[in-house]
Amino acid sequence: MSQDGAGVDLDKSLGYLLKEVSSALRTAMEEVLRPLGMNVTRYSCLELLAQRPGLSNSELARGAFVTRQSMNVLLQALEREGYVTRPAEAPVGKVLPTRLTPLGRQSLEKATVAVRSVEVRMLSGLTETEQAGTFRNLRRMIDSLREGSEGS
Amino acid sequence: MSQDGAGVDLDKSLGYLLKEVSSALRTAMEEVLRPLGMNVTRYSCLELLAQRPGLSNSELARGAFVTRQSMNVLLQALEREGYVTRPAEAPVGKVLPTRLTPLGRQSLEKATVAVRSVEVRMLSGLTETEQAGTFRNLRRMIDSLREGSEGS
DNA sequence: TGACTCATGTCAGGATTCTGACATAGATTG
DNA sequence: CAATCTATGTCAGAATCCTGACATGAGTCA
Repeated sequence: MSQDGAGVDLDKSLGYLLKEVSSALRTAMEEVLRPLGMNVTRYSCLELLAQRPGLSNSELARGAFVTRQSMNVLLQALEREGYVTRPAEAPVGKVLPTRLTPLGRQSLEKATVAVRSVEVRMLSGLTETEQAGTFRNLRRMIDSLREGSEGS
Repeated sequence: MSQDGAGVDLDKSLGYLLKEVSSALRTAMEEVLRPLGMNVTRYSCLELLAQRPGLSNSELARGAFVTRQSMNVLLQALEREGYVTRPAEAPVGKVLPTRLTPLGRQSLEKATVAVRSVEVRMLSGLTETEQAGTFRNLRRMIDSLREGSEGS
């Protein structure tokens, strides 16, 4: 049924290909994360906290590409399960700095191994130079997209 | 608050960058599509039908990276609004081949212009050679990811 | 021919996410 | 110092999407 006969235009669209890669990567990550009782958003949140301790809810949301509201319910779950801690009262302003607990750090380690294996597999067909070039080009694309629609 | 001081590891992850580009691209597309009363999934569906007329619900779902169920409700809406047509009964098997109406084709044309402008902007900082190289590398990544987790 | 497998369309239910809105704290500006 | 603006955390509601399940039709194979 899936005859990719005529070379259609979508096959030449970088935007479509980007979505394809992103989708495949997410699927692969979910697969290796599921046995660990984790998903991509959870992992992203933990990884962000490991690299930048004390991040606020809003900052975590931006880093994981979800809304503040969604990240908040995730953080409540992570806090309830003992993976992260937040002070009961904001030390300054309304920002509640979040930190990983030893349990959270331990859980993240396993997940990081799994995720890294996926990324290694994804890049297995590319040389170091090709990886660097792709990285640079993707970064340029982001910059071009952002400068086009500056909100304020 | 957003001090990107220490060069953290996420800044070097191609997977994270991929998600960043994909997110920025989707946001940009939604922005230019909204004034036309359309969204990315709708556009993807119409574009797929323009390039491969007669596609089934399941095939459209795979092409737009959603489930059959989600695509079905979208198709019902598109059919109700007169953008696509489906035979009342399946000519063969259970597959209902979907086709664009003149109205659907007309609506797609405007959307295509808008979307293409976004893609052009995204690629404005890259030479033809760099675009081709990125395309080739992304395709390799997909292949590597897929061969890792072959279902059956 | 009959059993088996696979894919499709569809229904119901639940889970997840987002949009909209509010009060509050800090920064900015006159 | 007072007014304004921006950003944060949070609440409620709605919209979206997915998971699970079912019956049906086509292809395969003994």
